[in-house]
Amino acid sequence: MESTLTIAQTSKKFNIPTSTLRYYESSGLIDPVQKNESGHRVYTEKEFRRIRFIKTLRSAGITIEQIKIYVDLFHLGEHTIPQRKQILIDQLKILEMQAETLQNVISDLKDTIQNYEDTLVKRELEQRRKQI
Amino acid sequence: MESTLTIAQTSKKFNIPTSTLRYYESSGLIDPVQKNESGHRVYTEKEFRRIRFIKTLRSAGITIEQIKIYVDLFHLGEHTIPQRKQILIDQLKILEMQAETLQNVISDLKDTIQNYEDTLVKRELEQRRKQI
DNA sequence: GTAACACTTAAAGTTAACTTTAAGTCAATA
DNA sequence: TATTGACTTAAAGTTAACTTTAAGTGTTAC
Repeated sequence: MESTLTIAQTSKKFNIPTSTLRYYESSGLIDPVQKNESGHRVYTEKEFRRIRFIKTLRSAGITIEQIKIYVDLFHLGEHTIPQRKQILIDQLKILEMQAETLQNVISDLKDTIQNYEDTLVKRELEQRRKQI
Repeated sequence: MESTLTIAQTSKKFNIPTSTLRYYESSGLIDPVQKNESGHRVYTEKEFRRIRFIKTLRSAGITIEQIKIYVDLFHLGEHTIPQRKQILIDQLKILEMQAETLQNVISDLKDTIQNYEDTLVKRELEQRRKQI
């Protein structure tokens, strides 16, 4: 019942290049993946969970190095839960600040766009006035 | 009444290294800055506005290249306002997607932290039970 | 006059996160 | 049996955004 995938299939499933999957493994974000008789990697649910986790964190810009620190603690066992929790709390704070920054830039940008819009509308009106 | 600053003072004011200010100029994000008799750059309100603009966009991760495209259109004059507006609208869309992604990661992270918290509390309770 | 200081330029170096290349292994297929 | 396709590794290359270095100029302080 355990469904396993090749590196190519895993690559498709997550839309991550095979080279990147190998790179994540060689960087220690993904534990050494089991190989079949031909020496090819066999990806299982365990890897899928890890890849999902990495993808989530990377999508928020969390660095490979930070993810590595977390994964290393994970390997050290249950007693590292307080540290892992702290890392996530720290990252969370950073992300919340980033979200705020992003919201500010979004507001700024909306204002600037609105100014341009006003300019264009004004210009349009002047054009029409001239045509009468 | 026009207050001007040296590169070192401008660097302090915006908390951007002097090397980065020169780099922005050489990349065309900042127009060639006027030099005084000794050949030193003299920063004025015009530059401050531009630096503020760049800092805002960079803080949201907008690339130097994208900012350059915008600045180049700016130089081409008023008739590029529709294109400039479109660039900002496109960037805005990207940022809004990023903000959404970020919010999802934040939620995910909060869940994971809560799980850890639950584990820790449970552990604590077990400890107490054993002590009775 | 010479040392210190604040700048200048051009070019080389750095870092993160990949990506590409080169050379080789293995199993199935013509 | 030879070619094809899917993989393997190790190492080199790429890109963005800086940062550092090296060599030089001009003004002020001793």
